[in-house]
Amino acid sequence: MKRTIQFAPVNLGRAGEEVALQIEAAIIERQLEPGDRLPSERELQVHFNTSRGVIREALQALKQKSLIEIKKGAKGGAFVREVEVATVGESLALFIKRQPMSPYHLIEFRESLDRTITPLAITRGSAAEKEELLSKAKDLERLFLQQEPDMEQLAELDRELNLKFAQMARNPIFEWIMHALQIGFSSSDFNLYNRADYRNKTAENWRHTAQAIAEGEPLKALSHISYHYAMLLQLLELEAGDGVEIQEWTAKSASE
Amino acid sequence: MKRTIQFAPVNLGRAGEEVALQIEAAIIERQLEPGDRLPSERELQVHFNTSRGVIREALQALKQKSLIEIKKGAKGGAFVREVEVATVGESLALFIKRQPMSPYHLIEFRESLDRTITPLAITRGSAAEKEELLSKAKDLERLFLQQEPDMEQLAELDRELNLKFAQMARNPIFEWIMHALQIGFSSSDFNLYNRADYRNKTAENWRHTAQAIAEGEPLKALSHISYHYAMLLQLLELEAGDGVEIQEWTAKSASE
DNA sequence: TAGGCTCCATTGGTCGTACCATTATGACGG
DNA sequence: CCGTCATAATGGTACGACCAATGGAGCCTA
Repeated sequence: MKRTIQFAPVNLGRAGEEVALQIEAAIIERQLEPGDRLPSERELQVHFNTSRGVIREALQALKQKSLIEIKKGAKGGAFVREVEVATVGESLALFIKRQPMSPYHLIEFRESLDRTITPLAITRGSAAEKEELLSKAKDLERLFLQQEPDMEQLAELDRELNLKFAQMARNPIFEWIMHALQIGFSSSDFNLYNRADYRNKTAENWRHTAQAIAEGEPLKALSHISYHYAMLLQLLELEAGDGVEIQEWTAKSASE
Repeated sequence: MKRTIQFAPVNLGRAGEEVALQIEAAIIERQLEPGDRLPSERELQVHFNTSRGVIREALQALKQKSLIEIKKGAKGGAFVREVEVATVGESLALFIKRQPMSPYHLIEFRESLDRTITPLAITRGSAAEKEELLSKAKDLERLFLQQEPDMEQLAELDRELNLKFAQMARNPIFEWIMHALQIGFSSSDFNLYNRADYRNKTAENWRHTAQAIAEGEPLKALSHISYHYAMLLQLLELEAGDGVEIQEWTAKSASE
């Protein structure tokens, strides 16, 4: 005959999952607050009446979710992490990395995001923030104009600029998406910044956009954004085709 | 011939991370394709010259990221998963669960997303898709009008409707975001569908929107979308305040 | 006393082994 | 031909041991 019916098989598959879920629940329900330290693995092992391996797997899973942070040594252990927008964006990045996504898709989405954020940033961003945005844009331009720009520092500044922009919309979702896109973009392989002409135009355009935002001119800002992404698209077409120079975009450029 | 993948032994700290990274890289670079089976834990243990616990932690991490799937028993093991939009949305859900996010933020983002997708869907969606969208909207309306709507089936239909809508934009990023939002919404607690008046108006509005999309009338569609979210916002205000009925929105409603 | 040094307890990280639970497969027998 | 059972492969769990890093207590020296 078949097996006898098992009542309440508490082994819901894997014990590690169960442990992880319990701790995760405790964190989400604020029974454990950011900064709190969980018991050591050896204590948890006794508490959950299980082996240390199971505890370790559970903790690693939580660490993967950026829910905890693990330190070695005396007074080490698992500490509940602060919620940060920066720590939650990996899944999109992974998605972009695995799915051979066309740069056009990325650019299209990025532009739509920028266009959505712009009016919000103008309406909700403080004067100080607008000033900071403009200041960063000028920094970026200055950095771009150098003979040998530090690509590392440059990417960082570009990242900050975009993130600041998203923050000004006063909606954490935009911030989250923007961060995830940053990762996606940088992990993507088209390093257009290597082209000096693109660099210069981008920096100049950023300044114009920040200026328009500071002045509270949404249409101007949107115009610059359109210009930027149109240029980006054209550049991609060129890379796919021959190596012709950038066309005379300045003629069609948004009025300053 | 059989593909052989060379994994380098690991000497650095965090051996588990290292192993996970190597396998992840192999997956992303398509050296391992969906459906492929990784060597058993005991084999990997030898290949990486490490202990089985380390291998297990690495595999659990990859499983967490939905990169692999693990089966027990003979011919079990770790299998590379298919990339699905559906499997990547957990981080947003977690984000929303931890950060007590205002429904307003969700709604605002959701509306901006809808408004962005609309013209794309009209331009790129096939006639068949538009027909399907309208058909689903009518199904939804029919379901809503029943005395005792099956909330389960209803939520599912609403989900399909939104997802179809996002698909018509022909950009996987929109699809992904939409899916993530679905999770976020459903994990959020405001079950507005319990209000019969809201249900009816929502269903009617969906039909109007789908109709406008099918007719290729972006402005009409956007108008209906505006109406929908304005109503949603008003409902939230009411819930926060007293229990007054919905105002006369129909007067300001978009022309049909 | 101040500054540094050493030792040591704590704790995560790794390793190895043994055993259990589940599952596919093939051998066996009716 | 079909069901049943043994078997091997494989993940899941447990236990025990040791290593490596870390921070602090206590000691030593100038």
